[in-house]
Amino acid sequence: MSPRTEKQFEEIREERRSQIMEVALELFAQQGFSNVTIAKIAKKAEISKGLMYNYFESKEQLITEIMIMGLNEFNEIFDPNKDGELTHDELHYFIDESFRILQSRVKFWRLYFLIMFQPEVYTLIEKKIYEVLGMYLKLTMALFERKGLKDPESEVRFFGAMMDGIALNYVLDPEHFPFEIIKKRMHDLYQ
Amino acid sequence: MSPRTEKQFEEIREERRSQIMEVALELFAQQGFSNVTIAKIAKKAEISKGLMYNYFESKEQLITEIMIMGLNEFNEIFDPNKDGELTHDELHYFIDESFRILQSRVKFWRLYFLIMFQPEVYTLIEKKIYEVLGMYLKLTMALFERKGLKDPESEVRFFGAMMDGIALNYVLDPEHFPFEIIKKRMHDLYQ
Amino acid sequence: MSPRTEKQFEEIREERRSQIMEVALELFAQQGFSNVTIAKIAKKAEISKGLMYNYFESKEQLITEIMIMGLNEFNEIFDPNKDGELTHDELHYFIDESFRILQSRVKFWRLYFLIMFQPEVYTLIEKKIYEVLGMYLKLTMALFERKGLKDPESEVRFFGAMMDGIALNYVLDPEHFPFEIIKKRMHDLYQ
Amino acid sequence: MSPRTEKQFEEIREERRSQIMEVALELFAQQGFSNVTIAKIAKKAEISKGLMYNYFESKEQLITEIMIMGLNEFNEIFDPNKDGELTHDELHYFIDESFRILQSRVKFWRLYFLIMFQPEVYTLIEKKIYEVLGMYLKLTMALFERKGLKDPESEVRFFGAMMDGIALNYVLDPEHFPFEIIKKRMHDLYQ
DNA sequence: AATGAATGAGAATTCATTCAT
DNA sequence: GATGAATGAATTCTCATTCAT
Repeated sequence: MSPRTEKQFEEIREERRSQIMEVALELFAQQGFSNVTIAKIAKKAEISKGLMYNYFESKEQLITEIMIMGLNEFNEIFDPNKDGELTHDELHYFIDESFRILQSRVKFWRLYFLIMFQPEVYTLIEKKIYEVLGMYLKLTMALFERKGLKDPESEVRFFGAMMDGIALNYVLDPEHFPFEIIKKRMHDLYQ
Repeated sequence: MSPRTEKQFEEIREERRSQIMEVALELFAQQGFSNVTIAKIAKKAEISKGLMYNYFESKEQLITEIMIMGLNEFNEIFDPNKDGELTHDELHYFIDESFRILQSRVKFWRLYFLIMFQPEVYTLIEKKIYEVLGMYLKLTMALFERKGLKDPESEVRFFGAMMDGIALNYVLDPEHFPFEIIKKRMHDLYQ
Repeated sequence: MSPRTEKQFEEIREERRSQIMEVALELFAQQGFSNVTIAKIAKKAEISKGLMYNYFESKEQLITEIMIMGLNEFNEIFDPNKDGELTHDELHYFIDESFRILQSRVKFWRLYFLIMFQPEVYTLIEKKIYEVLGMYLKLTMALFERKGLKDPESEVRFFGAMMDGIALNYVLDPEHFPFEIIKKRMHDLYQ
Repeated sequence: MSPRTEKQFEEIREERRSQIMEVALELFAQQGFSNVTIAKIAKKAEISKGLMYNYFESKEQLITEIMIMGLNEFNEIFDPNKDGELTHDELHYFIDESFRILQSRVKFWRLYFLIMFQPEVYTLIEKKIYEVLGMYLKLTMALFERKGLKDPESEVRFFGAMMDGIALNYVLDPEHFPFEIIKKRMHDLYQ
């Protein structure tokens, strides 16, 4: 029989990678990073332990990839036309979409926040995070300046702090968090 | 020489416990809970591994005590007369004191936050945190109700989220955080 | 196009086998037998892992073949007419040719020696080596007896030991080894 | 009860280290470096696997220590008064003692040679070996010069090559090697 | 109270080999 | 012939905790 084509191999690989990441994500969310062993992931994904290493160099690399995937989701909604300028409407779009993203996969984002603060993991994506946050701050400050706010730098810090705090509180206790109301509060603050 | 009194022994014991906790806090924050071995802590605290277990039943109990110690500092400034009612002045006192506490030992609180979000650790103190936060929410909501705010529950969640976000952003980058301005912002919001 | 003849296939096959053996030799020598994986060999030989097993039954068989190939080169120059008797001239021919063989591919022989002394490898070809060496000893001893040497058995051992030591020292540091002088020394000892 | 004194701990450690090295040596000799697992060593030494790592950082470090121990044995008999000059008598003392050392623990030296040529191991002690050999060559050449030999450099290379070859042949097949006779041969060559 | 040797269960990782395609 | 995904047993190494002294 003829061997599989390169494309077929590629498809198998992509398929398996997603499958592993999905399973790993769920386990990490339920049990915490260091309580999840490769063996557990492999078992749940119904593959052998060895195969894990065909797709991810290590447990750390696996979590790193998951983390970066998450960062990218926010990148897509900030300054969505990527013209390097944040408009008033884009700010409100960002607020809306941020809330939507969080809400769509609370469990994921809960894990995401929890993991992000683990030194081992944080170190791995620190650089990427600084890059992204720096860009957010810069563009948002430019907007606040154009809006004529008195102290745009402090204002942007305050905005960032609030968004962080809200995200954190929401994902840690989504049942009781008055999501819609607080979203409106945020919109109102920057009308 | 007269033998040490029981009280002196007790003091030495307490001294050692604090010393161990301090060392452990720093290591946990730098390297992550599960990457810090008992051996590392013992070495840095200049005692033997075995002796560690004379002071703390287990690694888990050690981290739990550290985390609870931190929680207690905030407990002391919330409703300081412990009469089960939060007044307007007590709210502003809490805001002030919270900021003061953070500022007084930024390094400690940065470590504290970094540790708290490690899933293994968070799990251990989750219950205690819910208890404490629940109490904060309840008393603050009662105040907001008395003040006649429209949606006191949401308002209190928003307040909590902001305080968290601010604390987080401050300790992670104290140099650039517009501390005083944002403190004033918070006071103003609840005049 | 006419299909390839069986002979052509055979040639291609042999070609590939040599190529794999060459690559494997270098890797084994550089990194040690057990640190070289089939995957590494396959990658360097630019074929797939699976195909390796089409040419060699196992990793062990691969190394065994390489080692035997080397042994055979010396077999060809010892008692070249294969009449089971070593003459005076044939001894000197062997000395000359041994030196020539070593010199012609110093790099190969350095690798060869390095590999041969790896216990895992040595074990595999131990038997074969005994066979070959036994034959060398026997024929050389017969010559020394005919020459009337006093203690031919010891003499032949001494001869073998010197040849080994020289080969080893030469291939490990060919730049500084006084090749010609020592070759002459050997000839002179057995005039 | 009072804890063990530092000296007691030191004794336990030394005792155990020797015990492990001895057992490891024997196993390595019988089965070859990479066929001996930590588990095997631990079992034979009647300790737990974990304890191995209390005494040796890794399997590699264990073998390295054994190797260096061996090198040191030869260092002690070469230029024994360590005055930086090799006399005629010291050369013959070295020949005698080298043979005695090899003979005293053939099994050890067999292993020693076999292991020394493993790239992983060789790398670890390469530097040390160069140092030692360089010193041997230098002092021996000085002696040959004083003796008035024509080409002392080649002569010393020849001497080294013979010693190597003899050692190798002897340890690989001690039963059949005409030890005494060849020792005498060596002495005679340098009268 | 104090020490650090000792345990043992379990973790991540490796790799020769097989096999469906 | 040819590919590389898949397996699983084996291996090294880690570490919280116990314990004799």
